[in-house]
Amino acid sequence: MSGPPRTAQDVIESFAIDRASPIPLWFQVAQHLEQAIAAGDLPQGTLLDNEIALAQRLGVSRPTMRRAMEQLVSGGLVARRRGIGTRVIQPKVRRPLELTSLHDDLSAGGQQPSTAVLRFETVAADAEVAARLDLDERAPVVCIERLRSALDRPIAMMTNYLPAALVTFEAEDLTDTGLYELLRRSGLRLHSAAQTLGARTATAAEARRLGEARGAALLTMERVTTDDQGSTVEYATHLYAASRYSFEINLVR
Amino acid sequence: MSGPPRTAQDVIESFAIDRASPIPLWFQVAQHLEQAIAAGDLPQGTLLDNEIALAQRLGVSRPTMRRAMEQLVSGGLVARRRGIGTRVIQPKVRRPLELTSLHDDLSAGGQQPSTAVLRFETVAADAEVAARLDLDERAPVVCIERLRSALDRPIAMMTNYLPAALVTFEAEDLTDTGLYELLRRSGLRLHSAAQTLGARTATAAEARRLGEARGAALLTMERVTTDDQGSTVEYATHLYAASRYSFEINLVR
DNA sequence: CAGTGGTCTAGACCACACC
DNA sequence: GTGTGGTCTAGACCACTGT
Repeated sequence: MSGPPRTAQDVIESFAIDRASPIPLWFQVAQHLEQAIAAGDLPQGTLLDNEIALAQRLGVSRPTMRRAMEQLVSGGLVARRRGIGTRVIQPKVRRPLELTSLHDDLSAGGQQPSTAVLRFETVAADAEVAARLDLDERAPVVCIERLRSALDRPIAMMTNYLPAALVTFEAEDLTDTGLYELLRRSGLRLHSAAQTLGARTATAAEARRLGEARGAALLTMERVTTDDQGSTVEYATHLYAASRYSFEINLVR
Repeated sequence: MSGPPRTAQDVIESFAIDRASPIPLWFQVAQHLEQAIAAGDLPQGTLLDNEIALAQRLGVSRPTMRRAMEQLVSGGLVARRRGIGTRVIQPKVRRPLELTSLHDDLSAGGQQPSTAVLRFETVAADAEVAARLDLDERAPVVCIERLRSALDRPIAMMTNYLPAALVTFEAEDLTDTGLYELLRRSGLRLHSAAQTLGARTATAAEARRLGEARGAALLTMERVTTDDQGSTVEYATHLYAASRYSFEINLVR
């Protein structure tokens, strides 16, 4: 049922660009190109036309076309070389991952995560939490403790502190939805997260809770997350059963 | 000894832009701004002039000024809001970190790393290595095993596989210089690294080598690194003594 | 040499925030 | 309203690559 082979020119000319849309033109162009590469319409190794020709073909200016290309380069989908041209490279199954949370990770992996909220209350920040969140001591913060399970086995103990003003949701929302997703829904735009990943052996109590043997290896994670306005949004300390969870991280540049 | 307080305008007008330099103008502008923020000449909370005024003041066009600003935004140094302006935010000591290696990490931390090269030889890729490096089986690869110490105590066992064609250095070079640095010197531009971080307890042999107790927690890291042309450059499996090393990672966006 | 991406310019119009 | 950043255009020159 596959149609006749299409040239790269044909594929690109078929892109539908909507100038009335609030989505920037360069982003629409980039999206179409990413999709065409992912779908195999622009196979690995394809040498694209030069910027000017592509821009004309799509009816946009060269800077707009360039902006779209820069997006693809930073995503590792094409390689550009001066004097040579732009070539499609391996559409590797690199996970795009950047700022995600465990819930997102597990959902994407089809692991059907479930979450038990063990604690959800507003408290006064102690010295440590205040320092991490860049707040005054005794400022109101919400402390959240959750036990995350996958396939009905516990996999992580998670403690999070957030400035009370940011918590526009309730404990029940956390059973179905990840914390990051809830923050995004309230209009927060996350910018960066500084994480420290380490390991240690489990105490008896931790092993019991996570269903691991005593002395089992645990992954530890400490994280401070910042929004695009430079405000600190979250301080988290998590504990993972290392036998059943590992972090996948993609660093770019 | 500090001079009279300078206004943001004064600070910015003092930037020296070199139009003859091969360094792009927008990058020069961004560097000057980053430095001024780091030095406290543009303190946290400063509201900068609008783009057009700044561009005029520095003698560049508005798109060039914008490119510099975008650099600062992605670095988390300023926040921009439409209709409001551009404000300097916390010059937090976020490590810029991106693609670094353990050697760089330790050097930056003043830990005086030393490295013993245990193995450095060209072998035929087995199925696993070939798959990770995207090579044919039995293709020539260089296998490197190193023991990295800090302050004279072993801290990591590192195994790396590289396509033989990329190895333009010798075993001795690795005692003084990190692997990533050597690759960069040979003209390689690294683009992304997919890492998996996990943990497990040490075997007797591993514990002995790393100077840890039997059953101690180890951090494990597996990594595939790619250059800006989409070629796979390195496959690594590392083992860290978790009692003395943890990963610090900055995720952006 | 001709062709490519890399950089820069001088304008324009728009969406949004505050008064 | 006015002022801000966000987007887009049409052109120009340069540096690098391969012939």
